[in-house]
Amino acid sequence: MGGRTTRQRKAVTRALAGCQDFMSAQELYALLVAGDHAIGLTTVYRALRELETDGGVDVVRDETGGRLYRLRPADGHRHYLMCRDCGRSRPVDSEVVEEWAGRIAAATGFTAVEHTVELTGVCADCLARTDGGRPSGHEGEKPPCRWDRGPGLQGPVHSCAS
Amino acid sequence: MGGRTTRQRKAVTRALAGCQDFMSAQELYALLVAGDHAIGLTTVYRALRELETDGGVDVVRDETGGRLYRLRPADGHRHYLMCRDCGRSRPVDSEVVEEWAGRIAAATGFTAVEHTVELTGVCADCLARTDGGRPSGHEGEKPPCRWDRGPGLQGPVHSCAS
DNA sequence: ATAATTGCAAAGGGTTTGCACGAAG
DNA sequence: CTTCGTGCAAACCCTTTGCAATTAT
Repeated sequence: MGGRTTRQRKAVTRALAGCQDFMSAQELYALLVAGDHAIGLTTVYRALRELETDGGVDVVRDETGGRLYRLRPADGHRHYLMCRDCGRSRPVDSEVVEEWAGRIAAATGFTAVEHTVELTGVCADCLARTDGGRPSGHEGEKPPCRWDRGPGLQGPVHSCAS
Repeated sequence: MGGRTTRQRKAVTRALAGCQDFMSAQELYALLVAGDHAIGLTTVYRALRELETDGGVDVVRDETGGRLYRLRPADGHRHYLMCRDCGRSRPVDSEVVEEWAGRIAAATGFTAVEHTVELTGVCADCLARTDGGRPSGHEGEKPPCRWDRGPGLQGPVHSCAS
């Protein structure tokens, strides 16, 4: 289950630990490489899949279906509310939903019931940044602050690759 | 918004109407072609995306991230519990979750909050069919009754393509 | 020593796009 | 007529796999 402790796997976990947001395999790869960590894209994919299997990460899918990973808190899996503009995510209290899922399972006779619950929206900051909602007329131009960190990695993300 | 009423679009909607389960674009395409409806795969993709935009279908993603479509009931969107073995799905009562999502939105200052809620499990039939769970030792062989309909389309699905 | 891990390059596979033809309004 | 829709083939792009070299234990 555990597997060997390699430089690469440590780097992936460390990168994840430094990010408070969900990251794709490609993003993590870019981050690592930019941070002078020699690693192959394939290895990143494999490390993440392993982490997923071992329950080390929470996973959501982007609009395209691609997987986004975030280190799972020590106290178990969480659900998140993610900003569609900037990509920042925060865990939300989801007891109600967990219970609901349990009730459904019991009521339907289904076993091994698993649930996927994802919330997305526009955070206050992004709403403000885009002129309060709809005016100005340049809808499609919302600069995704998630990528505002830049292709080169400034801001909070810096700590990911370090 | 509506678009033109073409033979192909009618066929796609009709195929969906005949299916009680979630179907992928490829599946619908296969169904239509097998049912003697001349149509291009591309067209199926486009028709489904349009339906999705117009809110005509509910969408979930399969394990690979691919989209699965199901005609949305007239009274609004629903959430579903789907069997991981046979693929059959049933709408579940999700008021609790809708309310929860609303509360989260209010509490966090996020706007335009959208939610994705999917439940999967193993239905009673499939559980029985696979020897009650784990014995017998041939784990990986669960015959997906979803595909039991066969590559050639027997059973309830027949009505899809008709 | 020995089996797991890495990483490149190539394969894979579902979805989208370019573009000329055809059909709807 | 004029615009929108269609469908083929090619392009995309993320992800996985084959396989020889490398590394942890």
